Amino acid sequence: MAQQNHLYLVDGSSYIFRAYHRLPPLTNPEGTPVGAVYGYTTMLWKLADDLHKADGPTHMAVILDKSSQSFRNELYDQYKAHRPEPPEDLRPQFPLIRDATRAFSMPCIEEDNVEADDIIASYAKDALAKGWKVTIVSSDKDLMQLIQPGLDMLDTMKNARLGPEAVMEKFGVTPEQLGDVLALMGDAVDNVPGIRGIGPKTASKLIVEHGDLESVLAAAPSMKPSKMRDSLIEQADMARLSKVLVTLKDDCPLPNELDDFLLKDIPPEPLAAFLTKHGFTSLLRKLGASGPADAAPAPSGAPSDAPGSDNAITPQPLAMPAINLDDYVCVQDVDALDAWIAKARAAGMVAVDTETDSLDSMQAALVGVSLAVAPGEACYIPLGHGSNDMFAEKPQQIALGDAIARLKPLLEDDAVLKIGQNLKYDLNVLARHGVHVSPIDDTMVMSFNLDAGQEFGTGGHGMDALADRHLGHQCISFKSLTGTGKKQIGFNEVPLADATRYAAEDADVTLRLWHVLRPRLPVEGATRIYQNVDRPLIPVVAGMERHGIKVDREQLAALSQDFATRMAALEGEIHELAGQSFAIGSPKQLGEILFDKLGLKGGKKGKTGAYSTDVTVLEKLAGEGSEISRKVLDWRQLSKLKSTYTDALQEQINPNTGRVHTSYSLVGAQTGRLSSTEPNLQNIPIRTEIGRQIRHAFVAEPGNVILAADYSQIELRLAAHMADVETLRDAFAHGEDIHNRTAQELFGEVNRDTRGRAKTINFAILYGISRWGLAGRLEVSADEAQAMIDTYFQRFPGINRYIAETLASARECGFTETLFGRKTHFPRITSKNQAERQGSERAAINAPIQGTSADIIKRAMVRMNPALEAAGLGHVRMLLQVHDELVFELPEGDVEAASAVIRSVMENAAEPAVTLSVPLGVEIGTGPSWGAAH
DNA sequence: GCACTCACG
DNA sequence: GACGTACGTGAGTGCC
Repeated sequence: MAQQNHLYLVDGSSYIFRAYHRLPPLTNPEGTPVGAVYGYTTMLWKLADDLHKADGPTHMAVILDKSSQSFRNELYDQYKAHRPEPPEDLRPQFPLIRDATRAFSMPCIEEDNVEADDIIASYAKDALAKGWKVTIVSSDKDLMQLIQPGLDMLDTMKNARLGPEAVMEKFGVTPEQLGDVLALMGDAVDNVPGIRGIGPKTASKLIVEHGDLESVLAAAPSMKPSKMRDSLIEQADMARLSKVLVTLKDDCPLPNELDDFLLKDIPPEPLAAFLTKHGFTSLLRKLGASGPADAAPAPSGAPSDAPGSDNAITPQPLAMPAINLDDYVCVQDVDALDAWIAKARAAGMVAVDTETDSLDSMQAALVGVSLAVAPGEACYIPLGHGSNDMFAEKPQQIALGDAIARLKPLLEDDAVLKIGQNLKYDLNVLARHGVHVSPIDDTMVMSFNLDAGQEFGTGGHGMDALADRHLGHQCISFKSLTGTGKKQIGFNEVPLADATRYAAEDADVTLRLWHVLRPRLPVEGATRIYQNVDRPLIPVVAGMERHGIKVDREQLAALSQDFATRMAALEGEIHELAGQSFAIGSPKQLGEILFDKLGLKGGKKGKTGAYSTDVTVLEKLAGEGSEISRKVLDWRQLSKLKSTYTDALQEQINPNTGRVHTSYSLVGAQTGRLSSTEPNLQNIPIRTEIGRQIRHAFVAEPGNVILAADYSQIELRLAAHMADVETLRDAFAHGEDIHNRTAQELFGEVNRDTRGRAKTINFAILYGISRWGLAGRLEVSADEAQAMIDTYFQRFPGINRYIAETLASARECGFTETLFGRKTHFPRITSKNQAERQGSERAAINAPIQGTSADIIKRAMVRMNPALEAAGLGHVRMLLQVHDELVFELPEGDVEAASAVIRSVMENAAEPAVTLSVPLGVEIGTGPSWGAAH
């Protein structure tokens, strides 16, 4: 039986614009920009992949816009009149789209005086009349009018098929009614007028209510008096004109027969030549392995960029059996264990999870290991179970050493992928038993690379949330086994039957999550950041955590003592001034003392109605001569330093290693930064002299020194590059003080005051400026702040454009991207709530800059140990990361050699994926302590 | 568990 | 006309 013909019509012109905004500015070996061409090429590849598949294309053609002139211009001379010129680095890519299409040996259709949309509509009509199926590859809303039985749309970027329900979801109407909605709302980009004051929501409401455009216009006079009613009456003809403009013309003369579009196997030679010419090496390799028409799905992402490499394994779509806890096996002898290890080797992949008696991977004792070799096929290997009652009988289990000896070759086998959820934890536990797990995949990090910023019902990238979100499965809760509070028991005390169900479920769920998340990476453009940055970072960060940093306990204790004495003295003086005793640490009591009892001026704030007593308020009062406010400020500083640092850090010293081991979260900060907990070593004081003493307690071992390497002004440099601000780029290229230069540009003179203001404004720009916010910081009026912002935009014109483009793209796509392809989602950027929306806008302006900076230092971290080893400096240890700073410990004699390597790795960390137009500066200092190294 | 405050980049 | 104002974090304290 002959297969039904299925015609794919690719809307090439609209795709290239979207690809341009989503992909990094790649250039080919000749220096021509090809980022959008690359995106276009991967899209064609993906489409060609579906040839021979059920419901895949049998016929395919690419339709391009040849000219912007059409019958619509004769009807309405303003049509598409205000289209901005395409960006400079996009224009040379248009002709390359044709080359790319020809490289795939596919037809490329373009006609004078006809728009691509009309050609698409005409071919679609022709094909449907012949009983073919049609898929339009586009996400253009005008084309959605064509959706009907037998015709759907495909959004390759979101990998979504769009049918009538997509129109209903977006516009609330059927595809047949969509033209009427578009006619009412108009289109700013194409300059279709519509009716002023009517947007998508109102337009769709009117059409749903009245059925079609003419009925709406006819009903207008009888509507209740309003601005909208008047507009409908006055501008009825504009709406009718708009209807004609948005209606697709489906009877254009067609240059080809449908049969010309038959899709054959793609000859490799022209394609190879094209890929070579433009340096698309990763696709070229895929082509070498197998042609696109019969290959496995090709991962998208940039041309090859060390470090990192693809997995050998690509998951196939999998029908997964339902989760059944009774299927899990408890492995209690070595023969059974060997059988599971053999299964894992045969599968080439295994999900691994360790069970321990503590959340602290540096102190946790291994209690058991679970493995999953296929969805539904999982086991638990108890290793440390047994009641704390030493006389009670312990369950039968394999001796820990025997199990480790058997598992180690599997866990270190290059040919078997180990999959984990937050694998960094397990890496640390197993490393303490001499096992160095590799290669790895981590479902938590995958989820973060795909969905950072996305708001789901249950937040986060933890396993329970992911299982619920992607598998619709509720995991057994840890607490239901161990209880909570005083009665909580260790996992080693949980009965084996329960422990098996819980632990094996974790491994099973992890493996299932991998089957859901792993295929999304290439489709959603997350492969680059995952494979080149975040995945290789996992073992690096694990190593830093295990190594820890030495802290001088006596020094901290002495500081605590000193702080306590000074606080006691201040406390007495404060109570004296207040005329009574009270808890200085209670903002509520302090506010009442200051404002009610002593009658100082200041306002209520916050929803609780309590007085604000934060540092800005107290500084102001102190400036006005309030002695008690000054003393409270001093007391607060000491209190903070003592409780958060000098006391708490002593308790964090690991009794076995004598060092402090922080835990970094790779998924903690939406922008891609790391975060640090237990203890947080990313907020150790430095800004005040008294706080800086705490840094002096972070010391090197005898004979060693601490080396601190900081990126200098990295975010401003990245802003200068990303917004393409020539003045700022020049200043960085010439090593100028950037705040001085800004002060010169803004105020015409450089002194302490103008430099300070310039610095504030520079940061304000990075954070998404508002005149109110800047006014507050600079203590000027909003109008004056606005004037400074205007001057800034005028002197640094690229900034304005960067902000506008970033926001436009964030609104359209729902996310922002860093130079290295890291996405952060901003679902609230279209919120109706102004404060919420504006908050998202500021965050969206900041995220690409902060995130790119995070990408760069992460790339440096991944390369650091291999580079040091290659230089014979394998004993240099990277200990800490503080966003733009790396801290090392090394023998005194190696400082010079190590500094050169560290500087080079950090300064060149963006290459070769991205070439920055500003140099990255790195400042290095050394000393016996972290404090001394600055 | 939340609000407030404050340490860092 | 009111809203609520710089981005990203984690931890300790008071209080309900």
